[in-house]
Amino acid sequence: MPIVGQQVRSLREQIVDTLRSEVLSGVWSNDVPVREQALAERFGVSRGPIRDALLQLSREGVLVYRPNKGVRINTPPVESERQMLQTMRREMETYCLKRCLDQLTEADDEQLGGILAELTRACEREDIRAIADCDLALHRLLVRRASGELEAIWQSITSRLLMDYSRIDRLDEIIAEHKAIVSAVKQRDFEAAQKALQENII
Amino acid sequence: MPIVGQQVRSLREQIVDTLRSEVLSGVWSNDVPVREQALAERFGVSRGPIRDALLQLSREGVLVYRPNKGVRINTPPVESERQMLQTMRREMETYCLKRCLDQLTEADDEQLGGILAELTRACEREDIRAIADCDLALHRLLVRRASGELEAIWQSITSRLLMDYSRIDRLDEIIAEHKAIVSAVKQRDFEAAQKALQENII
DNA sequence: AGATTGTAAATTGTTAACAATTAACTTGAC
DNA sequence: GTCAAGTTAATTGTTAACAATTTACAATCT
Repeated sequence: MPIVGQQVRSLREQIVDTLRSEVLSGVWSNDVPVREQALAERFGVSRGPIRDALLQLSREGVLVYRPNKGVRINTPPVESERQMLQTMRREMETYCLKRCLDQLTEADDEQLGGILAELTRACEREDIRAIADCDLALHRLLVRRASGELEAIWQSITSRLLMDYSRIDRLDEIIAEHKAIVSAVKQRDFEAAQKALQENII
Repeated sequence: MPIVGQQVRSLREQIVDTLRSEVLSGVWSNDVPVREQALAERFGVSRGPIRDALLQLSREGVLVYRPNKGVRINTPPVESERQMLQTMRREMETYCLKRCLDQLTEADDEQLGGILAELTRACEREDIRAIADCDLALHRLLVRRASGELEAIWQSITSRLLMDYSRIDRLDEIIAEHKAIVSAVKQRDFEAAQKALQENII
């Protein structure tokens, strides 16, 4: 799955990406506790990198860490908190869009198109996991191109918002909205792209 | 320094707090590389917890992590990015203020007063490090009381904003602004407290 | 039976040694 | 003298063993 062009990712980052994707797409049960040893065996590494990954996902709001008791899956934010986070996400993505739009390359356009195609296929086969991955990858690309610095904050906000990904049933809307974003971005039309972004982040 | 009432903090968190405080108050030089072994000896622990702390501070934007090359002190955000982060910080703290104001206890009021007193003393002796610590502690208290979930995001935003703490020369303004915040909060006056917060976050 | 204490197993936290990678230095050719 | 390749040292990445803590379970007492 060629989501986003990427240099060498460390072991920890690979594990983080995999686990985040699984939690956000609802693969994990809330009741079953997360055990470091089990994950270590699954990924074929020792507990060290696993621990790093779990700590990072805890800072990110996907998991909750309690000293000497390991981690569990976090609960979604309350409604008022959710709205505030949405406002922040819109603010941040609007800024990133404005900042990256002129300096996007044709390679970036191609990548956006690729993600969009992948998203479409994922919707057709109703693959929740792939849909969420593509959705995130598309927005993440714009954030990265604007500022690698902001990616961590963006991810923390977005992960929390996705802790209940209830829109997943409106598959046609998801495709249409992202088509609108990619189309406007490819035309370097800031106003249209911003409008499309705002309508997507709800 | 009784900054904020706190349960047991893990080794990693203690190290993170210490290192963050030092970097943000300008104690460290940008040129000198950060070595895990040296820090481990200083804190009297092994490299494990040090590594955890450095990774967290990298996610937070205080340090920059490069695989196999360790970490270095981050550079301040560019001006436009800074403004956007300020907007997000205002949005978040306003929300937290609204959410926590009714449920603050007398103990919280006392703690706010204590931090304010400590801040005043720190300004009198022009102790940059203590000033930054108290400044953060005061805002952090309001964030925590609203939602422990948001603290990590708030810290990431605020740490980046403080990477160039250039206001540190306006000591009298710092005291006055925080007095206004604490005063309004103690009176449970949301409008006044919000106004004071907005004027402090510049 | 229900509560309580003691014991064993399981789990996380920390450490130190080892592997892999990078940086610094030396040597040699031109 | 300068550049290059090779070698050594320093540093980070990973692992496995050990320590500390928590949980689960059984035995005991009321």
